[in-house]
Amino acid sequence: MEESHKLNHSECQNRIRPIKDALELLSGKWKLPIILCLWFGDKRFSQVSKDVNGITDRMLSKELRDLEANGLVKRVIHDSYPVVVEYTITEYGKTLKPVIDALGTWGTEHRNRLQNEWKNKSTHV
Amino acid sequence: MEESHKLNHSECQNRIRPIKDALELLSGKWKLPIILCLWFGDKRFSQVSKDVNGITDRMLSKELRDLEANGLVKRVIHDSYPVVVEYTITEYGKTLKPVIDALGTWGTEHRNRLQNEWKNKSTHV
DNA sequence: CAGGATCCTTGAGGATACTG
DNA sequence: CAGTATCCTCAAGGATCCTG
Repeated sequence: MEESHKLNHSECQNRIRPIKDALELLSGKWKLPIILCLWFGDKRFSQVSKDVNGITDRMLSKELRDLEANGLVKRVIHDSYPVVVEYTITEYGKTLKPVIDALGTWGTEHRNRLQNEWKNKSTHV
Repeated sequence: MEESHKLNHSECQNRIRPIKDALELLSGKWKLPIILCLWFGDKRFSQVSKDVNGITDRMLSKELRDLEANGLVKRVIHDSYPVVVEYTITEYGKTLKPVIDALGTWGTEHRNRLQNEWKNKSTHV
């Protein structure tokens, strides 16, 4: 019994560690939405700002720098005139696809579930 | 061009919304680690506290209540003597499997990537 | 053992204004 | 347009003590 507890415990640790690692990088309201938004094509600051609804310039600026520092997003300066700055998702950023897909699917189902809940509630009243 | 931007914009919104929904529920340092830890079997408060490393009693208590309120985790009171309280993951909680798997896999690869980075760095010195 | 109560710190995030 | 600077708020989270 002691043994099985210990095994369970270390197995837990091993599985939880990578989750914590990922969370450390991706947690917060904006990182994943920003990345997902860039999935639909390279975008300029103002366009990302529109597409990721509700984010402030300050947060967007900060999060983009963060994501760039972690190699998930790249800042590209086109030396045209006028100068155009675009953000693009990196190959490494694209490895997040399974995460985003899974989260998106679950989020959709969760939303449906909530809607059914208050639908039933109002029916039962 | 205007049209394609608009299409892209609304498509973005549609994909981002569920992600935000999911994040609202799951974000923070502890929710997913706790859920994952319960995957390995029903556990008592103190055991979760040990398995999810670094969490304080206060946070664990709060997060468990949160998760229970959202139907992801269930609190089970065995009326034995002495009374035993156990936490168990619900069927709904189990629907998070793809999310946890994806995040775990990515986290593992991310950690490997970081290790290779400083390995190369020290080699090149 | 299983937490609740209380107090405190810190950082995420928001609002507004400003600049090259 | 693409941000930075400043100031502010609030909630996440931590530390400590206490109880049935």
